Amino acid sequence: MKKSNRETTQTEQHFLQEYDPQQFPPVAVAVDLLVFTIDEGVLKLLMVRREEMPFQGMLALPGVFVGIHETLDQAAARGIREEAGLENIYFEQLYTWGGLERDPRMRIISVSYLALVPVEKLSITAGSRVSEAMLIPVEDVLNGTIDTAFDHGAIISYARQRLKNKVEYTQIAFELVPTEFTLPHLQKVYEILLEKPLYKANFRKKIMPMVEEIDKFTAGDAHRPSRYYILKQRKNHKNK
Amino acid sequence: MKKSNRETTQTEQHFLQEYDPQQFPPVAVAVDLLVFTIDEGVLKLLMVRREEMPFQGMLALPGVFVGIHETLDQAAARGIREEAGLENIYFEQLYTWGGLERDPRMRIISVSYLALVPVEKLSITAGSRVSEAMLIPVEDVLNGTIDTAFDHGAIISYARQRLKNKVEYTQIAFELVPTEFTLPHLQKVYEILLEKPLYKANFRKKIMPMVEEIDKFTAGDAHRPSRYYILKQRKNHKNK
DNA sequence: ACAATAGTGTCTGTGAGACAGTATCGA
DNA sequence: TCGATACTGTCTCACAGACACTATTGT
Repeated sequence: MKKSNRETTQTEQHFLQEYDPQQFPPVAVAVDLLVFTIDEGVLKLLMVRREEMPFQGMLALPGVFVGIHETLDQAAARGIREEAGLENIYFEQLYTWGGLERDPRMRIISVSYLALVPVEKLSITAGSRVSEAMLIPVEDVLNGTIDTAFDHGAIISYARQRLKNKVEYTQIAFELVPTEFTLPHLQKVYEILLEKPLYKANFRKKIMPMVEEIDKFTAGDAHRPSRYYILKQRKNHKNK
Repeated sequence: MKKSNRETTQTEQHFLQEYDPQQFPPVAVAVDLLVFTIDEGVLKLLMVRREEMPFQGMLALPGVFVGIHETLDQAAARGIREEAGLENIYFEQLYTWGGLERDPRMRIISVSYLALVPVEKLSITAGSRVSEAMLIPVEDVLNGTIDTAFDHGAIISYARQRLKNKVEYTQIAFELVPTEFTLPHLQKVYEILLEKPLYKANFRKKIMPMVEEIDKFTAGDAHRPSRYYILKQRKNHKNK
């Protein structure tokens, strides 16, 4: 109970009180963005090609450094805007990576963010301002077909697994379709995320309570039209 | 596709290539530890009383700064060892907090870690080296009975919610009991974490496939003895 | 014998899985 | 009419919820 003196070891050292920049030099903090979408029936990720060393020519996750007067969420939102040209898309903090060898030049701690966007929203800005960003099939990264810079392969693998898990017990898959969607479309999204086929009837029974039907149908296809639905109430699936 | 020049805006700025310490000054990175245990039938948290400004006299989460040659997990393990006197307990990264007003003196980004320890393991070291650490009922923090320093109240609230969620779909509750445990004991842990009573028969049916009975029983109580069990295989519940 | 807690048997309802059937479009 | 996809009905089974019952200890 007695006050610790200067001879105390680190053991008794109180948090924040004795910050010594010599012993604990500051490090750079960045956010890495994992912007997932479903395009052409496969899960894809927004990535950029590095034009400089290290890892020149390889693909990397888009990211920005965290400004001194910027929260982590603000930095993530800025990165999504600047690197992907997107506004108001779903994102949540994923995991923070602090390995020593992440970047060969300096110690960087990076806070990764998982973002989801329906491809319809993404295609509006594709090819415009953000010239370097491109959609890469996640499968190609995971099986090693495409090499990635830094530890981004591990980050992508982690994010893919988390996404798969969260689809099971949250409504996060709805973030990958437009506000108005058909159930066959949504089912396809689930199947891609879960990597397994689902039974139509069972899927509908599960989803129906969450959605509300609207008076809008697909048209022009050589088969029965599909009704559009909207999500009843968007539940919060962060911190789950 | 052409190489960006010095006149590019932040929009085209590539990650890591143009790190400018003026624009993005380094910040201090710390880990905050949320060491939960169940003691006297309630969920408690290991906290320390601050003896200096700011927030003097208030309770805070134990934490340490991240060393320049130390990963985040290593820093967390060190904090658990130095602040709680514990080794080899379960911990996982929880969330990273980067609010601007977290600490009135400087910008600090803190990576919080959720740790679980059976109280039997904690009591061995209680009152010994780590004199400042004490067990605080989480309920008292959440309902405002006890004031906490910094944004630690919000962090604790977040961790409590996450813990409750993860109990539902992982085996994380097993981290709060010793290797050998009785089912009534484990059930009590579940009830405390979930904040609701469970039916004995149903709980046993759910748990039985995960555990293996051993030839050991409680004794000395004025009622039927309770058999001890061990967890069959500890599943990984991180990244869920 | 009795209090107290450990542990079991069983009924019920819910929801997922599986699959067969019907509905509605364009060609 | 036919191919194709949307959509529905229903059987089964696993499992959670609810509750009544039996088992084993110390006093």
